Amino acid sequence: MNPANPSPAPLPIAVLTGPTGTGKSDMALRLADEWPIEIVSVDSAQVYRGMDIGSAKPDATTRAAVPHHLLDLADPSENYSAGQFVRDSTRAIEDIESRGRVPLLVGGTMLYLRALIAGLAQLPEGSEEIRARIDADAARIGWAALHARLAGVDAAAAARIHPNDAQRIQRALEVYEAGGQPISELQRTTRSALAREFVVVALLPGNRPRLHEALARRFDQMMAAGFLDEVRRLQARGDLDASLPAMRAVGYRQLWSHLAGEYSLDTAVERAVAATRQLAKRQMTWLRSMPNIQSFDPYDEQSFVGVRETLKGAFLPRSEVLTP
RNA sequence: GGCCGGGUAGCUCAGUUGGUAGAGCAGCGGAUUGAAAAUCCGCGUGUCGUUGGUUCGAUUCCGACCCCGGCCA
Repeated sequence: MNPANPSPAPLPIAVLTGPTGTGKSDMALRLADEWPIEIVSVDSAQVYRGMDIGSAKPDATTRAAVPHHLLDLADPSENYSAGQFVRDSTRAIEDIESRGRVPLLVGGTMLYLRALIAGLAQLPEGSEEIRARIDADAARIGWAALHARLAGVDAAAAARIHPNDAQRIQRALEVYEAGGQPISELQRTTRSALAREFVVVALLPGNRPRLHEALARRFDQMMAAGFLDEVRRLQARGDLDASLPAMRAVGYRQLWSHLAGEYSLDTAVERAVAATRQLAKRQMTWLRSMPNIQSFDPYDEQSFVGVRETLKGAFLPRSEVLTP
C-alpha cells in the first residue's frame, strides 16, 4: 500500500442468516436505522415474482424505507440457481459499495451463502434438454442404471452420490454430457468469486419447541393474509406446474396440491407447517457445519446488542470508509 | 341401561395360533457445488386402557371395571 495515497482496506461483508422464521428481516431493519445499509436477499423463494406472502417477502413500505436487492428477479416458470445468485449478489454488492453505502446479506438459503463465500466451481449451467433426456432414460432403465452409468464416467462422483439421489445423479450426468468432464474433477476448481472477508452472524434458536410454535403461528398469519389466493392466482396462469422449482417451495407445494384436489385444506396446512419445521432443521444443520459463525438466540432480548457489536465493523460510516 | 366395535410409539394403524411388538407420518441427527424452501441418507422401549384370574410365562385367553364410537332402549 502506498502511504502517500492510502486506499482503505475493504470492509468485511456483513451477513445475517439463520433458519426461517427467526426474525432476520426485522433485525436487519433495526440495523438499517443506524447505518447506510442496503439489504441483499439470500433467498431462493423471494427471487420469484408473484410469490410474496408465502415467501415472507418484505412489503412495499419496508422496501421503500430500506433498499432491497435480489427480490422479484425471476418468473416462477424459470429456474433460478446458485450460480445466478453468485453473479447477481456480487453485482449488487459492488453497486451498493460504489455508491458509498454498505451491503447486508440477509437470508437463509445456505447453499447460496456458501456459494458466495466459499465459491462455486466453473460448471455448465443446468440444461432443460439434457435433463429431459436423462429423465427419459430414467423412466426406461431406472435411476440405479444411471447411477451405474455415472460410475463408468466419474467413479468419484458416483461414490459420493447415493443411488437413490436422482437429482444429484442427474446433475452429475448433465455436467459430463455438457462438457465432457467429470463433475468431481471440475469441482476442484472451486474458488470464491469475491476476494473479500465476511462476518457472519446467525440467529439460532436454542428452544426448538418455541421455534415450532412460532413457525405454526407465522403460517396461520400467511393464510390470514391471503396465501391461498396467491397460490390460486399462480395456478390460474395455466403455464405453471407442480414440478417447477418455484412451485416446490414450502407452503406453495402443499397449497397447490390442495387446490388440485389431492387433500383437504387442513391437511395442506398441517403438511406445510411440518415442511417448514423440516426446512428450519436443515438450515440449522448447515449452520453447525459452517466455520466462523457467531450465533445468537433470537428469543434472547440481549441478542440484538451482540449482533450489532459483531457486525458493526462492517458498517463504518461512509466518511470513514472513503476518507483517504 | 343393553348389544356391537375399538382402546398398541407424539398421530393413524398393523400384529403377536401365549415366549413382552412394527409400518407410515411426525420428530431427531447427517449430507449438501447452477432445482437447494430442492434432493437424499441414518435413527423405533412403547406401563400394548386398568385390575384380577388361568399359565412356567399374558399385550395376546377368561372375568370385572374405565374410556371412546355406533346401534337399540
